[in-house]
Amino acid sequence: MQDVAKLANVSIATVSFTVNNTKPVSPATRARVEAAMQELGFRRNAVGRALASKRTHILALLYPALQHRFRGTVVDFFTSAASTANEHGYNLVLWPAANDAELDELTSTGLVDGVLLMEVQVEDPRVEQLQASKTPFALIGRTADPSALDYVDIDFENTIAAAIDHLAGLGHTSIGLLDGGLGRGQLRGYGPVVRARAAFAETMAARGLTAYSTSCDESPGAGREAATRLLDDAPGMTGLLIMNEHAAPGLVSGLRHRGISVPDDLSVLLIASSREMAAMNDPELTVMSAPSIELGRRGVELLIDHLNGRSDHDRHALVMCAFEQGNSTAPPRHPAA
Amino acid sequence: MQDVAKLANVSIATVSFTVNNTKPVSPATRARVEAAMQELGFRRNAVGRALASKRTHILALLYPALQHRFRGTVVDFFTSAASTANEHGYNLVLWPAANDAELDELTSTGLVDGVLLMEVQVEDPRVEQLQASKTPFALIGRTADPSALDYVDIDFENTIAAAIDHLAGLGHTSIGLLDGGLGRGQLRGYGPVVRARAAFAETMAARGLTAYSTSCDESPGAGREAATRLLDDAPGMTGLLIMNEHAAPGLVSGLRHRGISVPDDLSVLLIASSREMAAMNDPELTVMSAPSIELGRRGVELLIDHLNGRSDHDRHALVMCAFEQGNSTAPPRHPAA
DNA sequence: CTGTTAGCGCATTCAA
DNA sequence: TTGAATGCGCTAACAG
Repeated sequence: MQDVAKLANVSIATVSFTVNNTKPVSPATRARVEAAMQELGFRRNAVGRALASKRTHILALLYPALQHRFRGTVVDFFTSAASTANEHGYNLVLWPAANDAELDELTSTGLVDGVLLMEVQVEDPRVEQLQASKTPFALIGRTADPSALDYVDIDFENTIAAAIDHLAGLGHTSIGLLDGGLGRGQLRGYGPVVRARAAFAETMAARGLTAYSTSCDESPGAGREAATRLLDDAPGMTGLLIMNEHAAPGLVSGLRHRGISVPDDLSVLLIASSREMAAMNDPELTVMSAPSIELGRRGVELLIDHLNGRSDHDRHALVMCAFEQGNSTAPPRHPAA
Repeated sequence: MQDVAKLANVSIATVSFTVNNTKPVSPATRARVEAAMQELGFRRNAVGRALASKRTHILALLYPALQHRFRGTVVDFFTSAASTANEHGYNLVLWPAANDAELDELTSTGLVDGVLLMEVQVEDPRVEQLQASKTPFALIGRTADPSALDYVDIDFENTIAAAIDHLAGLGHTSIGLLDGGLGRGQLRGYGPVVRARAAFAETMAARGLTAYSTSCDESPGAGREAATRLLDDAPGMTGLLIMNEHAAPGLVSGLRHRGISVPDDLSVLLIASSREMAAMNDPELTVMSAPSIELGRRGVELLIDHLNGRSDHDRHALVMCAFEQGNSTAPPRHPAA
């Protein structure tokens, strides 16, 4: 910066002013400074700026380490959040936190301006820690009562309702929900499952439909077992929502091995997954695809707005999954009278 | 830090020494300093340290934006690299670079100490840019001639050979390879495909086996089409290597729809994927699973060693995929005489 | 073994 | 509209 200033015959302060548009600079000197910067290939040093301005322009994507491995659909979060951050002049650092110490380091070393919290549980201790630390943060997901927090999340309520309506519209009256379970240990109370179950029960009751609900681990093997269990426990069921993209292929092939045809004998609708994952099944599943990319983007933007003191935006965003027709949903073989 | 120094009755420098173990400190004063740090909950500011030491302890994971979306197996890279970095006191920032400007910013703003380069092509312009910029970097993957570079990669040569030997050992003599294609545009010359093809051709020739090679896009739909094509073009083939985890489910179900049974009529071996992806198929595929986690870890460690001037380690690491038996490989129905 | 001191590269206040 | 000077929090000589 010294060099630029010298070459442009201005002070180092003026260079700073023109770079940051922080004070009026006459067109003439601005031109000289910019020319000098060009010539020297100048890029202002990020660390110096961070120290002086107390803003690193680094955001952390905080996710729980040691827990379930990330599903196919989740990568999109990572990359979309990173890209959005870049577009706004920020950087995104991956922050795997397995324990309090790592969370402590996150908030107290001054490395990051803000935090994006993923895989939020209904009761999430990390939220309180972040609040106590005064670190600005936004959630991708929601706690039980998130009204005072900034968050973006899938609109499970409306997504589930739309899913049910799709099947009900085809004539199904007995519909099941297979989810990935509430988890154990630290992952207990995983928000999406909690909300999906509640929405399912409520909507089914409101529509006067027969509901069946169960869960299995997030693996094809568990899905295969679930197929058997479902056929035994809910014989009259003709429609099934699956919110467990990893179990889906096992479920579908398990059904096939039991002589059950999808969609002729059972309509299957995958929830909160992606078209790609749906296409890995045979038949290709109809899917409500998760807005991963949009959530990543909006989460970052929400956080950045917060950092800039712009809280005029809505602090809460719920985004529905998008319906994508596949070959796994059809009217039931014996429509209800 | 001032506060800590005051509380411990030492100079600020002494605090720095004990924190960094950079100079001998007497046990007594060390104890006092540590006590003071405890009491004040002191964590040294990352930005101050970075500015003074010219080391940010931030690494960038550089990946091509705008290109193919990341496959299931790739997330493990991200998280494993991030975790490893953390263990060594580093942070990992996601760096999606779609153009030269973003690469320029990476190398010239002083934000990162080193770069991990993913999705390397055989001829990769980014490598030259990084070299020109004097930024330390390591590759996950390899260019055509990587001898002068630090890299970790899958050992495609031995993996392919092991895969062929598995099938040959079962009695197969006519074996195909289905890969994801060399790609177009910027992704042209994607290393894994180039190397796998070469290794396949070479090993098949060395074993005196009949080889057939083709490719299709990375999608289940393309896999379904490929099934038909394969049956028409290579009717005598009894074994197939698939290095295209996204097409595999379509391939397998396509075969089923054509009345071809796996493994009875055709043995299928998935390459450089994961057990999880293999399990999404029916039958569950035998797989050579990619060492994604290890590659992420070793890539980071290689880079950090480099940063610390420890180049005594091997600068090159090739890791084989691990064989995991599934239900998709068996002796051919009509073993060769 | 410990203290003093000079920057690291930049943003920003205060004068001019 | 511009310049001079101060300091962000810490590391690393250099002295002692």
